[in-house]
Amino acid sequence: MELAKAFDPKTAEGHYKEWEENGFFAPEINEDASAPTYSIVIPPPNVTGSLHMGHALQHTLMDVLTRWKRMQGFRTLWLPGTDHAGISVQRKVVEQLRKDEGLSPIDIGREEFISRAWKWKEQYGNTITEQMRREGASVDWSRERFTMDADLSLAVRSVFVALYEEGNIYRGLRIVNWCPKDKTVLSDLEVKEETRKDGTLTYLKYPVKGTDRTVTVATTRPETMLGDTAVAVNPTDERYADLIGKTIMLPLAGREIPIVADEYVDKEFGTGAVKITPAHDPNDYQIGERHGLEKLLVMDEAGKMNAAAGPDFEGLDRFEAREKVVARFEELGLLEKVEAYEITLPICERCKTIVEPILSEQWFVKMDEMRDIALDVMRSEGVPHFFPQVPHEKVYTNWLENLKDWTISRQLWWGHQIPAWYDDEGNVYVALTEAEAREKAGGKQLRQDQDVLDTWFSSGLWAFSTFGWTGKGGVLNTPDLDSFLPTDVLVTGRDIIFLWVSRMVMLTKKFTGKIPFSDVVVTGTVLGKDGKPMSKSRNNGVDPIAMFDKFGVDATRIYLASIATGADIKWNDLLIETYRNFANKIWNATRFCLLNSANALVKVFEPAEVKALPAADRWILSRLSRTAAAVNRALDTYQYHEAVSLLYHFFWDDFCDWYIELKKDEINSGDAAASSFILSVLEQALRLLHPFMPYLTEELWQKLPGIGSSLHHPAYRSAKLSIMLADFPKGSDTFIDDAAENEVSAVIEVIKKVRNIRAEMNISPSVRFVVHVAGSEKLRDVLHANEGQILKLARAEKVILSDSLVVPKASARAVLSGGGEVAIPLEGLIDFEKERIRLQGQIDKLDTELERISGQLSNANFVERAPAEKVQELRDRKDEIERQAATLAANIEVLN
RNA sequence: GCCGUCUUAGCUCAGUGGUAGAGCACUCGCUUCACACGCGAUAGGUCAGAAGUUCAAAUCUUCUAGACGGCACCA
Repeated sequence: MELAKAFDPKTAEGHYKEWEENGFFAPEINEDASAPTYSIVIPPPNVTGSLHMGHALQHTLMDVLTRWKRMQGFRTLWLPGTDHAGISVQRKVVEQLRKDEGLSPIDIGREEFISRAWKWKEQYGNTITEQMRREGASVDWSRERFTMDADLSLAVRSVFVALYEEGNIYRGLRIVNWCPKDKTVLSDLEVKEETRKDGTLTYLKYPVKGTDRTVTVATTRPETMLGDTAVAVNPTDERYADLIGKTIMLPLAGREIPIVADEYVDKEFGTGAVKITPAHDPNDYQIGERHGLEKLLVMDEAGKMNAAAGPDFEGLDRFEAREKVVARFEELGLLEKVEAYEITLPICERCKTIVEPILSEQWFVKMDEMRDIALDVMRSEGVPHFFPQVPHEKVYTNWLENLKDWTISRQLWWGHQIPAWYDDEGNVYVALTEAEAREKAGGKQLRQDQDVLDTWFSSGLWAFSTFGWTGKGGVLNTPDLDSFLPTDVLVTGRDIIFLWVSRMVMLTKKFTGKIPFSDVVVTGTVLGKDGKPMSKSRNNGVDPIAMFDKFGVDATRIYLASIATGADIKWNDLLIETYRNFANKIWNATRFCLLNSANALVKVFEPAEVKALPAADRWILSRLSRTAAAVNRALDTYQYHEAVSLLYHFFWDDFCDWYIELKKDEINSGDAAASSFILSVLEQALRLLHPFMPYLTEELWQKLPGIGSSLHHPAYRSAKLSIMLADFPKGSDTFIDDAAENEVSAVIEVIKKVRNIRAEMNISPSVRFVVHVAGSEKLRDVLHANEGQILKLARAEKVILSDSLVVPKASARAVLSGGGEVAIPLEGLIDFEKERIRLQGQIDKLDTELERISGQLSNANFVERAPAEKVQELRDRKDEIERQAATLAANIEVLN
């Protein structure tokens, strides 16, 4: 069989369809009933989304783990699905409605709007799941879930009802983060900050009633003065002591408001007097509560001033109102000054609108018990165990310790409508269904709460609702729940540790008694070339699909795994090229192995047979075994980059650069035994590479002669042939062979020394020369056994072995590390001056090292206190350096 | 303000007490019959700076500078 000259990723990527159709991704493919399970639930991507680099990275890491464990014979499940993404979908549908029909959601009504949203989801919501197929994600599509599936919705209502009934969910009037554009409340975590240097601090003078004095207050939001219901000063502030208890005639509003004393006020900041707007500021709200102040709301849900702001301002946008308030104060002579002020504004994470703190009645989850659950799990079980542990564990626990209640209602239509109903008197009935609620209400006419729940509320149940749990009165246990919860690991980004990870821990533990997962792998952020997070506004994004097209899925995947250290990483196309080249290298190495393989077959290595093989064969098998063991160890601790590096260097350096080259003549001569052996090594290497490069390895593996289900893990013996189901090499000690490794190292060293001389002496590769090697009998035996390889790889004419060198003066020389010398007679080719410089350069290098080592060894403290082993190591090294340097010096003498 | 991370070769990054590493880029050489997405050979770092602990520090401690992240505050 002959392969094309270069690897074509497109062809290989066709394997996905076979895998999916053959059911390889489902845990049921595993026939071993007693096999241990391994499960991962995907962080459900937003249905409105399309694949970005962060997904590609995380999916790669999850797929590597899933494929690795599947090959190890675990009953493996990676469960896929998507998240209904309340605000995002709502916005898309609103926009579509406006553009296509010129209608607003109100025009068509809630029911119709939701039906449009479902249609939107059906039509566009599968973008990302299709892209995941391209990625090669081995997820079990038969278990795909959506956060608004019927049973997942039932789970949401069950949890809501249960938490309400035990008092962990309550409804209350609080200052919340309000987005006037989305017209909904946001949780603290959905609000980001933006620092503006062009902010202002406006100083307003408030007349004190019954005097001709004014009190100056400073504010960044002058329009809120229309809702002021007090001015506060510090009780110990002498400047204002006589004003406490007096009142202010509030300009523009014409209301009379009190001057109160409160410890909260910082005497040093601003003027020391603070305007108090309890309905529009969280701190003012607290002060208002303490002093029994009125809470006057002066804005509506769109951020426009309402009737309470007075006829002059009603209907104005908050920013227009701001200008107008300042202008009026100026007209009245009550504007003291406006100064430039650097201000930090709260911003809606999604739409970047400035968030308005506003008094509003919302639903909250009480966090006391939830926090304790999460902290207990961390303290008693160390769960979740973060990778990397530093700094995530500390940040996570710090955050939990300072947790505030979670606002869960959202003023949207798309999502899980809150299962709470009201009667005409405003009594609330919380139940799973309207029928149950009505029953509780004694048959009264009820109206359901119009709000929906925060999307993260349903995502918080993802680890167990996806396995069929629907709650008390429904399904509390399923075979999947038994088998797959707790899941083994969660792979996710740093940005949703609080938003999602913490809530899954709390809710899963509370409702199932189990932890959702033991390990959490936190990936770094893939940054753009400019070192900033990828974003549309910065236009520094890189589309993973474009990378798949340009370099192939396999190259992109293994590249992403190679950078998965947990640290942020700057994107660089050139580095994927490394792995595109690697893929091609693997392709061509396989191509070579197959070229003359007429009678060869892949086989399993028998220790007894291996013992009788030449050193080179035992060496590559030893290297393979070490690599396999190290790859398993690396993956055990999520050291993906380490695993990639091990595989890359094994394949390229050991297998291609040395093993293939050492065996080339034998293989090319059609030696079936040699061919079988190299194919068998290659076959195992492909298996090791499979989790990282699934398509390429499948494509090549299928072409190897002699592969059969015997290579499958026993749990998959009757399945259709696929490398996906092959046994992942463990790397047993049986084939570790130090003697073979030493022998081959000696051969390699000689070849490298000769090549170095050729290159440094500018001798053309076409020139063949005699190579003399002097050394121990053992060394000579080893070199003799590999004479053909040395001739070929060093491009030598002849190798002459002896116990001491007898060569002409006109020779280039080198020393070997284990004792021994190399010399190449170069009559007419050698430039003595150049050779002297070359040798002297080597001596200089040795001298630098010798100096350092001698210094250490002459330090009595070191010799006394360092471990004897270390001291001996250095002494040996010193002897070796001295021997080499002496030999080189003698070589220079010869030239003179 | 509090907590934390990072600073290593031209670039992008590995490396948690014992001889500084990789890929790419650079330099030199090669149509060597798997691969020029290749082969061979070099060159290139006082590991941000300072002090300390230690026989020994890129690695541990403290400080400084710069970059960044989270949280809090923000009249």
